[in-house]
Amino acid sequence: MKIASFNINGVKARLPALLAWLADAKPDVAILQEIKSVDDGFPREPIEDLGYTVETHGQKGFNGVALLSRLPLEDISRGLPGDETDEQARWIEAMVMGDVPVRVCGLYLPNGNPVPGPKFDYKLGWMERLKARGEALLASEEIAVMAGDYNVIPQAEDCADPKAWEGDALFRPETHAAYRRILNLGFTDALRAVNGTAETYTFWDYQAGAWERNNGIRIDHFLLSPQAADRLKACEIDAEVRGREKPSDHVPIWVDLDA
DNA sequence: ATGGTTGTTTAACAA
Repeated sequence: MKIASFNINGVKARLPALLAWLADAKPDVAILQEIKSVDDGFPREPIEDLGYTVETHGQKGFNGVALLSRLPLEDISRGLPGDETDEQARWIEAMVMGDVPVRVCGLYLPNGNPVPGPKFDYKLGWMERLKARGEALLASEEIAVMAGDYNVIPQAEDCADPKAWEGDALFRPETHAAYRRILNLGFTDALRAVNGTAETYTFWDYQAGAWERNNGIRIDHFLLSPQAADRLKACEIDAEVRGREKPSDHVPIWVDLDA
């Protein structure tokens, strides 16, 4: 089962690029972030025409996540548990019914800048709730993945210029500690499991020629439960997508599971 | 070098 994650930075602006990538990469499941659309505004039909079921959790203007699947979905749920007052659309999950059922969770973790301030507090609170959801998933012993735009640069080797990120919400010590607490529950960072510490990024800013200079960061991650990690066959980043016409500032990352 | 770009929505905000 090939599962991909792609922060598309606006589904309306990205639709041609999204359709071209789907037709080319052919993931069984695609998790999208930053659809920046309400559910009713999401262009379902051209995606359904490629054979995908479409489930969205949208919001006006910003945020918004979606699940696209060529396999049946069950037990779909929207919104990260743990705070009834949280209005932001950053989480969608479902059971993907392939030969073996796989729990797929798509997430768009808050950016958190500027630091300090309410946005950083919201980020850290959201990460605590993510940890709680992760604990429950591990207790279920399901084949489970939590994937998406984490807005976390895990370590210095995950960015081209670590000095430039000092103090940023994506690289703060508090952010690193919260991310490690989640990993240390027993999740596997799929990309690092297959390629060690090789330099590899998932985001290049639109500004200052970041792509041309390979001034990137690795912030889109697949975290796997032990049952999913045991079935990991491949994890790759489709970096060349960043060089295409009218690209997102993120590129797709995907895993292939023996499932 | 304290800039620069893009998307959503129309003056900012978010990233």
